[in-house]
Amino acid sequence: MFALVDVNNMYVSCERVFRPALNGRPVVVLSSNDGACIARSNEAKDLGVRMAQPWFEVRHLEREAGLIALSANFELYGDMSSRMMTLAAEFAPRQEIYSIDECFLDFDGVPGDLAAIGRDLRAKVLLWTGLPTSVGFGATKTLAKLANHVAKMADRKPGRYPAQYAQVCNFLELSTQQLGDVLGRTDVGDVWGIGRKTAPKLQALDIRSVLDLLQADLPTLRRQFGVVMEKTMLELRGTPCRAVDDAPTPNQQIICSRSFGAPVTDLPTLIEVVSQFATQVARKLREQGSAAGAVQVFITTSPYRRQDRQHSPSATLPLRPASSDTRVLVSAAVQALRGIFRPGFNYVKAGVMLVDLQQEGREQQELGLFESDAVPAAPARPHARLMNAMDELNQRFGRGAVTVASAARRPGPSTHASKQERRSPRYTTRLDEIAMARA
DNA sequence: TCTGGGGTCCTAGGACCC
DNA sequence: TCTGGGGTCCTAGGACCC
Repeated sequence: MFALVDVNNMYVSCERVFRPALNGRPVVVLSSNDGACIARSNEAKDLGVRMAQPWFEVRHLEREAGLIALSANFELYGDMSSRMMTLAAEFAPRQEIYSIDECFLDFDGVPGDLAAIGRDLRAKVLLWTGLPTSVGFGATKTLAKLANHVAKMADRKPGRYPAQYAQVCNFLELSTQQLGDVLGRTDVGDVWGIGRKTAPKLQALDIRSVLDLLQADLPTLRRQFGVVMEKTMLELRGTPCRAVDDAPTPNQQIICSRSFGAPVTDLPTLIEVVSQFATQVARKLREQGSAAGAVQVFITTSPYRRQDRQHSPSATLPLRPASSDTRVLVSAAVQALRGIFRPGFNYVKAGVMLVDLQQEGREQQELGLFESDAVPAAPARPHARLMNAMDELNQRFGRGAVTVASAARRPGPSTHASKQERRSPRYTTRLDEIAMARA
């Protein structure tokens, strides 16, 4: 028995908690560079705004339809997320936080009316955080996901599904006939794991609804689409292939990448940007207690600027031994950048990736033939103390309070910084931006 | 003029080994 | 002139997720 709890239109809903005037209005949240729409209210979806659609394509709706756009405020969303997750966790023995706005709950062995529990959960999260959620129940994670989708669509598009499925939908209490009816009305592309490439291929095979997929020949599809499809089909038939994972493992890679506010052509600016990105990933790396075995850097021109010559190089630099020292990571990243940079190109984006991650302190050591790895290595770690101090200072005085010199902002106006012209205050995490109640 | 960012898993193919 | 077969490991690329 699995549940999927999902915040409706998460980023927009977070903004609405603190600005109720946004309720009922078409609202989108824009990506870091105010470049594309990464969240849409139902009203914005009804206006035809697509996921990841460039802002310039829809900005005319500002005047024509009262569309409101906000810059993403991830600090706010992250904090709201952890409040919601904490509340949801109280309702089941096991929780897997799947993304910033979704968690799976494992209700195995929990007695009682699941749909009623789902409604309680939904009510509590709404009351305590102000965030509206949808809850789906099913015999597998894939079915719970699908039930959640039905709960959301039944709420949003009356008439498409029976009204009693809205907000909380429990597939486990449906008859075979009712479930068949629901799955027959649901597009195969709405299934978790079937994306934009696979859906059209399935349709070409005359598999259009989830019901069609359920009844299709498993070995044939397994041969054509691989093991992922096989698991999806088994899960749709009620055989669990994916468990709720409540002990998340550390990330295997850590990325920081961003497009610039304006094209960059010179090396010094790129060095500054890449140093800043490397500083960010280094901090995240230490947060999860890892060390990186390699640093990867990429810069890229814009494929949309057809008149520009294109250049999208990348380079990977191994680190021996693995490191979590900001200074080591920044200097490796800059060295990699110097190797790939070529003058005369309009670069619009850069990124730094840490890969080959290992647990800090367990770095692979090169041992001589007769050396023993049982020797109590535990080497003194002066760099660890320095990094610790740096992290604490930045925690207390704000990000960037202490940093390596190459990551410091150079004097003068910054042209490459991301645009963020419409960001709301970080109501819950910054004292000087806290929400005010008017007298 | 303006086009997101951060992840995971699987597969195919090459290098290498015996 | 004739030139194996089975296995592992690594990497790049693709598909997917939110």
